[in-house]
Amino acid sequence: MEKGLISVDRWAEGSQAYFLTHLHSDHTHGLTSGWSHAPLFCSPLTAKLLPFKFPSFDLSLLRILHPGASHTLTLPSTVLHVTAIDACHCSGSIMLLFRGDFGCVLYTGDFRWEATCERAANARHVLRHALQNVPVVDVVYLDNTYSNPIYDFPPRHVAAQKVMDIISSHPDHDVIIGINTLGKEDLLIEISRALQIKIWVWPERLRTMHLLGYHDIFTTNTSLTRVRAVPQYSFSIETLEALNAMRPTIGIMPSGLPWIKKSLQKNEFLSGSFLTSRYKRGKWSANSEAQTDEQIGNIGSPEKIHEYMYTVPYSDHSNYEEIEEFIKLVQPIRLKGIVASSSCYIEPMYYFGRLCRVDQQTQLLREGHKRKENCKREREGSVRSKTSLGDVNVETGRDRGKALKGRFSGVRLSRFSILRRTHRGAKIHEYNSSDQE
DNA sequence: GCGATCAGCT
DNA sequence: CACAGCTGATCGC
Repeated sequence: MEKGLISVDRWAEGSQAYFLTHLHSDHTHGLTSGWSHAPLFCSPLTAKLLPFKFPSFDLSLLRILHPGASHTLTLPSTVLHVTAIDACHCSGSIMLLFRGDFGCVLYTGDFRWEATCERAANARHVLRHALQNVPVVDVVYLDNTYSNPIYDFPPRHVAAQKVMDIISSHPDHDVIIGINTLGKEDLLIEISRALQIKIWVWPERLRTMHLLGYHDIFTTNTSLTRVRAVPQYSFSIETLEALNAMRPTIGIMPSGLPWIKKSLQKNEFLSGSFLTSRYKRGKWSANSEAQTDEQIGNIGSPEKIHEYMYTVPYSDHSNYEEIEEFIKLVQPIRLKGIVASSSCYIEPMYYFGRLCRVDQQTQLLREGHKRKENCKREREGSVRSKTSLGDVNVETGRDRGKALKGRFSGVRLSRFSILRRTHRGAKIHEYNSSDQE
């Protein structure tokens, strides 16, 4: 009988061990407070936050992976080794490097691989070190959210500087920043530090901040600060206009939304597109003052999208260049995307296959995709998601549905991904095993 | 009433 | 379209 060995960010029954890369809810669909299938492995920070998201979670099933350390797991059917590496995506996020009978698999989860970020530099060091014990990485499950050269956005510290410039140039305004339940803590801390100001957050978010170890930066007292971080869903142009009836207020959306709009045409020429044109001129640089000064008060500029509303390209996913650097470092034999949704979706081997170790399968795959490209452009986000190569069998998801109807060629898609939306994760490796514990 | 699911919206 | 994720309606228990 066939059973799964391990699952990452997937919660269907049948695996011997489960791994959670981070606590964003599109990675926890199917996970509940009543979890009882098998041990769940995650980072220390995720373990700290998880009981608040899942109140009656059986903590005896929780196992902590310390980033950088190699853990040996004895599962009912086999022994495997796993190393967690800081993914720099949000607080507690990790990548996972697995070694076992099946070979070596690196699962990035969502990740941001910034050349300039100190944390990423540390993560790079840890990854390099971990890779020294590995002859070759057979498969990388890749956060391919922006694995297309049409996506370009700056490092987060540059985007953060932009945010601070916007705030500084509105000294008499209240400032509302949209964030989600987890993530972008670094941005808020940078703002707080640079402007010497506390940041208001809503009560639950304050508890999260405290759990993360930030005790003096955030407050729930509105009278202590003019900068408030609010749930992204809770504010819009309308609420901002309402607020402005009372006192001058600007809104800032730090968003990973693609910084391209209409002109995602065939070529690389992006000028004229909504949010990209400016960025295409001189590469990203930290000195943004000239631009900012001229942008502010200039309605229709890339970052001022409304009289009171600004957007800043602050992304917790890697841009194309960063993914490229990552692949160069790891040099896997194969790549598999863990995100399959956008109309700009391109199977990662198409762009990054050239950076992989060449073997026959790789060559075949590349030929196959080139052929496909020639026939017709891969839009529609339709059939992609290679499966069942070698002895690694994968369940993968996160599709917009439409083109995908049930099962095909060994891929089993969750009902979520078929019927609705976001679902990431993979069941790595089908395995013969006696029983599950 | 509660949890799971899903449409809608941002 | 895309990020990530909430609200609220509905359904089954």
